[in-house]
Amino acid sequence: MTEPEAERAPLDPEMFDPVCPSPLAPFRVGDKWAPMVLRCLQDGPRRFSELKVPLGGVTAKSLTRSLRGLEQAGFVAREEHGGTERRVEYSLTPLGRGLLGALDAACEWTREHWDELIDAQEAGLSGTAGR
Amino acid sequence: MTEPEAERAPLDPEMFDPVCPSPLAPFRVGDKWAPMVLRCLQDGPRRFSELKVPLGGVTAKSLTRSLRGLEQAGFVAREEHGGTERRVEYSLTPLGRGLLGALDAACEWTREHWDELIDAQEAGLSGTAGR
DNA sequence: GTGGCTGGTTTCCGATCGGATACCGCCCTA
DNA sequence: TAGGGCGGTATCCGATCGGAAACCAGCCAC
Repeated sequence: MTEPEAERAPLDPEMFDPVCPSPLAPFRVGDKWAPMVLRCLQDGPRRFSELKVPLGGVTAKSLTRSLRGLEQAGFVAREEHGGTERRVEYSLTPLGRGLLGALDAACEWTREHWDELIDAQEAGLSGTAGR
Repeated sequence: MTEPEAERAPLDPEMFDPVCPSPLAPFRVGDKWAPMVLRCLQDGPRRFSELKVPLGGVTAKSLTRSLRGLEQAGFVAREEHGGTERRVEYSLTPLGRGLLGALDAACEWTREHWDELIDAQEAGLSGTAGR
């Protein structure tokens, strides 16, 4: 099992480079932020405000919508720790962990063919410019 | 190489069941019709009007947009056979064939976990109904 | 010359997506 | 009593998505 937060490394605020071209990847899961949320949860549960850090410009609304979607699909679990302080933690379900694995395979294919993808797209952009 | 159309089996008009729940699959490629278009091209080049058949309700506009997108990304090639009759054929590029293979792997994962996906989603729908 | 097939384009329209901004209750600390 | 952090909601807005319907040129057969 994973250690209780304090023992886990905090999320790297720059784990998603703002100029990263990942929107060009042909595979998509959920909405715009969903794949990154899954990635953020791979080392254990995370709090709402913890997730906002590496996700740069995400607004609370967008992050909430993304989390609700993942929760409804059964990929993410939301747990309210009703202690004296407010504390909500999100974690991967086993199904969500499996999805992340499958997504990794898709990412791997993308990485392997990245140069071809870029070249083909540039050729396509110039070749179909007039239509 | 593939035989010249007349020798290839025509596309099954019902190859995409209208009640097929594939929109529930977590992986998406391109726009709404793109994965089905790729699938239609796996046995060789197809004509525009040939593609419309198994794609049930697709409008010419939507199919055109989808094909242009795939062409621009370098997954599909468009060839105009300027003979006496008008004839346009769409085919997979090597890159597109590779994408279809990777997509197959994602589909396989989805098929393997289909029951879990359905169960989890139903639980999620009832569990988060009030939020 | 009229109609039909092919492979589209154009216009319009409603639905959805995603961001900006403001606001909220609850709890803690100073 | 005021302010700050947490975990959100509510409202508005512009951009994009996707379908319906109309229209089009080129070529064919009747």
